[in-house]
Amino acid sequence: MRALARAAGASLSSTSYHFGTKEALLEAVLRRRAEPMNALRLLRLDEAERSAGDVPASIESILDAFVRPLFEMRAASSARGVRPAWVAARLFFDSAPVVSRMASELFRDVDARFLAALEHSLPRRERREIEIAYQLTNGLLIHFAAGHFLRGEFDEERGASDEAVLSGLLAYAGAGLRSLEREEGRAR
Amino acid sequence: MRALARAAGASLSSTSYHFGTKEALLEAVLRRRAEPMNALRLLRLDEAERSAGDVPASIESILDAFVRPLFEMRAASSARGVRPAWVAARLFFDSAPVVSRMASELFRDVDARFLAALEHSLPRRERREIEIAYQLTNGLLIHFAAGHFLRGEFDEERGASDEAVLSGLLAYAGAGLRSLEREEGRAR
DNA sequence: AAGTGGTTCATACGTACGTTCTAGACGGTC
DNA sequence: GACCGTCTAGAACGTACGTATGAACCACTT
Repeated sequence: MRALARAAGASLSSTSYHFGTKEALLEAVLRRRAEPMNALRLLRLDEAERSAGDVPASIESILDAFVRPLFEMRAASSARGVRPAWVAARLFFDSAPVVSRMASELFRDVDARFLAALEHSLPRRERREIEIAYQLTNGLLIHFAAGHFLRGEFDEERGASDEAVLSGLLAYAGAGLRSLEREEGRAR
Repeated sequence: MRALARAAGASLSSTSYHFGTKEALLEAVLRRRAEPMNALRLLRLDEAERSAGDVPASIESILDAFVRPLFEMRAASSARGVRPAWVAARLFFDSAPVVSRMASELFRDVDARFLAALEHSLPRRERREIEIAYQLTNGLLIHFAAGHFLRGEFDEERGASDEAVLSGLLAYAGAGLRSLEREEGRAR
């Protein structure tokens, strides 16, 4: 809290005044980033489904709606020298009940909407399998958000790297999700 | 440190005596889990390459050698009520330099060996693309190790769930890696 | 029996942290 | 010009943490 106050050019007590507790400040920070991103995701998913017409949206378009907003917001804030996604990724792995409660609340709508879209596009598969694949895609995204690519090696050429990683991630996750529609039975 | 000492039935000072600092204890814990797992991974990769004969090992067999040891060790320690992989996953997202230094040291050999194997099996692709796909696979595994499946919903039926997640993960990552050999150019 | 090296323990120390308290500064309204 | 809600600043409090210290203990040798 002292470091945050100092970085904000304010005094330590101001944090208590404006946010109350450290936990509330954390929630405000996460909310400020997660809510616009998730709103953008839902918007893009709506567009994808609308432009698909009567047939279900393609896996690729659903995936794009899910993934691209994070990259865009990351690029925007990264230009200002901030990396909020890192904090989010870090917190995803926190065991504190308050964090998991916040995560499940912040992402409830997105989870539900995208799971429904995937279920619609993959009518052959069971709900459970789709949930697993969805969570795996989330894992890819979190891993990227944490900047965890070859243990910091990419850090200096981040601008170019983000593009390569985005296309790599889209290809990887697209194939991963598409694997659900190709096989008949459960994977070996 | 106090909580660890209490859980171990020892006194606080014993931790200092045996490990020195907290950091050294952390390193010992991680090393104890990571080194056997990585040794097993390398062994399995050797077997896969040996049984493949003259042609490169298949993507699936490389992936299996990479993924399955974590599941096996996780299942073994999970039966005793321990979840060391959770700690590892948590630490992967820590920014402390000591943690990233340890991670890069503990996984250097495995990274090098598996990247070489993938490069051998995917001669068409550039090194960079393979590195990205490898890191994405790592992300999937870390995400799983953290037990992050639908935000705790799977926790009660872990035994059955691990099987489903393992097969889902193998299918997903297998397709993701295989996508590198199907396309000619870079992904859209 | 005394000594010795290795090990355990209770306690203390210094520091860092989140929060609280109290006084004061600023800007608008009567 | 006094009044008041909003906001900020500095200092203090209580607690938790990692580590250091010194005394006790135990098995074993001589």
